[in-house]
Amino acid sequence: MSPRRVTLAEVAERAGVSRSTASLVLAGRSRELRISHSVEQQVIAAAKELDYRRNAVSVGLRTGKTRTIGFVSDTVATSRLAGDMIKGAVEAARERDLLLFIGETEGEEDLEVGLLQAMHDRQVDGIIFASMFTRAVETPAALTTGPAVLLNAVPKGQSTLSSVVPDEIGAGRSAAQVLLDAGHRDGIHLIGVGPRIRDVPPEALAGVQRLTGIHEVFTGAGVELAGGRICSDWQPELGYEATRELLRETTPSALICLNDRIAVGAYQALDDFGLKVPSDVSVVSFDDHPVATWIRPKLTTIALPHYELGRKAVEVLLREMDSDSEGSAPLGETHRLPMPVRLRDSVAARS
Amino acid sequence: MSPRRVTLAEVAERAGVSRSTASLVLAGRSRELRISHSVEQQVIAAAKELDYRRNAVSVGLRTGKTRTIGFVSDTVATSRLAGDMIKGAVEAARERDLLLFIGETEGEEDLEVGLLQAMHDRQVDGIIFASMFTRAVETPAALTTGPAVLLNAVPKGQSTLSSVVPDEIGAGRSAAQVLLDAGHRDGIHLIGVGPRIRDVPPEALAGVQRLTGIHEVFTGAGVELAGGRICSDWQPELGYEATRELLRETTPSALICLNDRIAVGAYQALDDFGLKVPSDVSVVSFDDHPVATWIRPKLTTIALPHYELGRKAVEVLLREMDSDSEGSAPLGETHRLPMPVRLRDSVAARS
DNA sequence: GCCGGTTGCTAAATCGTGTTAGCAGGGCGC
DNA sequence: GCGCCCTGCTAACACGATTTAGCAACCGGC
Repeated sequence: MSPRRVTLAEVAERAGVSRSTASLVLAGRSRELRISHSVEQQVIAAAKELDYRRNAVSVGLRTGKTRTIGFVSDTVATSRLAGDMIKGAVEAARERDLLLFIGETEGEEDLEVGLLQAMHDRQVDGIIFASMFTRAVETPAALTTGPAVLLNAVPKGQSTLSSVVPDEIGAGRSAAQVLLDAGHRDGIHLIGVGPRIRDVPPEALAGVQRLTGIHEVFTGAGVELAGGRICSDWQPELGYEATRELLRETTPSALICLNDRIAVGAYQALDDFGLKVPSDVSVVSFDDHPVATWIRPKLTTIALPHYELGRKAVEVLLREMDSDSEGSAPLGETHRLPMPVRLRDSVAARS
Repeated sequence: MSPRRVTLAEVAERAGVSRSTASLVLAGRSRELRISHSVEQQVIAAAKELDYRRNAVSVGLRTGKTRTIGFVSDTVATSRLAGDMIKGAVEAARERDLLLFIGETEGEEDLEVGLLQAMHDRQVDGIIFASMFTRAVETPAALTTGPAVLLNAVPKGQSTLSSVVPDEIGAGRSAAQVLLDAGHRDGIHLIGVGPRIRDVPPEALAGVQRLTGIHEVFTGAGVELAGGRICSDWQPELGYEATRELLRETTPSALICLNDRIAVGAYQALDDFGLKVPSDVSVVSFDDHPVATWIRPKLTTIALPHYELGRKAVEVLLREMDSDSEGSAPLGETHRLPMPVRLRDSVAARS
């Protein structure tokens, strides 16, 4: 059924030259190898007439370069997150004529191993190993055999892998600063993590880092957090419960929710108690999930730059690939991307 | 840096046989070609000791089969939709030892052409051409040269391509039936599309089909729709506006929102008018977006089976690939997947 | 007339595998 | 002793490109 592809041999024949010559011309090495102008034009014309395209599989076998990279993540479906990260990676890849393989491990070790093998079997030029929430990961052995980059994850223990992560500490600083700028100094409560750093499970890297940034800024301003409530899972339901418990005891001046889903629950709890956002209580949050603009008032939040993370990962991977092909060692740098503030309507000035 | 992969030649040498023999054994053709048991065991042992894995690129070149499929969509990031569809496809592919290339066209023709070329250059075994919202698409010429399946889209004009789509008409029927079962017969309004089929822009295939199903059931039950309001875009804001306009004129008994985002807006408008869901007004919707369980009361909605759509697309594509390799014509069937009802708390019984 | 250098191209090997035709050797029948 | 069949394996080509070494022809100088 498929009308067999045109091969280099056919182009060469039509142009009346050898395959070698045709290959050289099409690789742009005519000058270098002193191919005459007329022959060059004939080859180019023949290729155009036959609508010739290189067979990438063959080139891959011969050169070892497939212009293909693997994108492995623990899951591709949780939240919108994945979509934008993949989108960023896919677009950055396409601009460089690379194609992306994608796969997911669901956090299972054997799937991970199998997937990385399947990709190496197909001779990918490099691998992006992504996590859907920021965390420290055990680096799979299969990643050390070629260029690789960690995305939204940092290596557990020492490692020569480069990684790309959002600047969560900076995000914490921004959130605190937003409240400070609006004049809030008292009655500021956290929803999602305890008020002290040791009240956060350390696996939730984003949590401790955001909290670190928050503390940093408040301490610098002489402001003390009024309290904080842990949520075992950062879902609306848990945010709702945690906020209700808080409101039964006191009426806060401002809430810092550890993500937008928690904030959705917090809005509902505030509504239950007849409190208005932002006139009674201000709310800041993290992530910039689409829902942040759907709720009323629109939520001020510190955005996870998913799209940029995806793009950056392929850029860093390309640098690793270059350094690999030059025989030099992996770069092993950590790239932190800023998390931009989305100022909306959930924070009011306090006199 | 990469410790060069073990090749078949090395396995053969270690086992003391020719490459041909090693190849045959590892392909499981020992019986067929009368390879002695002892030789067979030696080869297998050698392969295991060296941790040999076939080079998929080489196999691809030799056999023309790369165990790779392309997933091309107009966009991979809009809504959670894409994530689940891709997840379904990725998992179904992995179970069959296939890897997925992904790419997005952003609806631009030249990107689409380039992407399909890039995939064909890499000798993909087949292509899934996905749309992120159900619609009729012009079939790209590049899809007719090999096995391909349309996902969430139907071919414009006649075509031999198979397609996989959600059963939107059935979804419309389900939504109507949910209200009928709860005793609603009067004051039922639509938010998102006009009450009559001709009040829907035909590009919005989901809209006309959902409405078709709704009409079918209501007509069969002798029930007439009280009205409907078009939303130019199915977003919360537009749903909010449309619902407010409606509420200024009348108080409905039930709302059928054309998707969950519109329903979010409708909830807000109802709240503005002091109307309670579901005691004052019942609400049914479509899609089962995550937000449906975040709002209060939880939304009864007819779910888009994204994950299953992705899986099904791979299954159908595999059948097309089989029929292609047998030299028979493409199957050209349309597969409609049921959209399940998620009964939650937004519909109350009317006496 | 010989040597050396340039110009312009090609033959042939290579990447790692799949596959087909065929070879060597042994056993058997007559 | 010859022919034939079977068993068990291998040689050799193919897939579609890249790349290196080298060949033929011409030119110029002495």
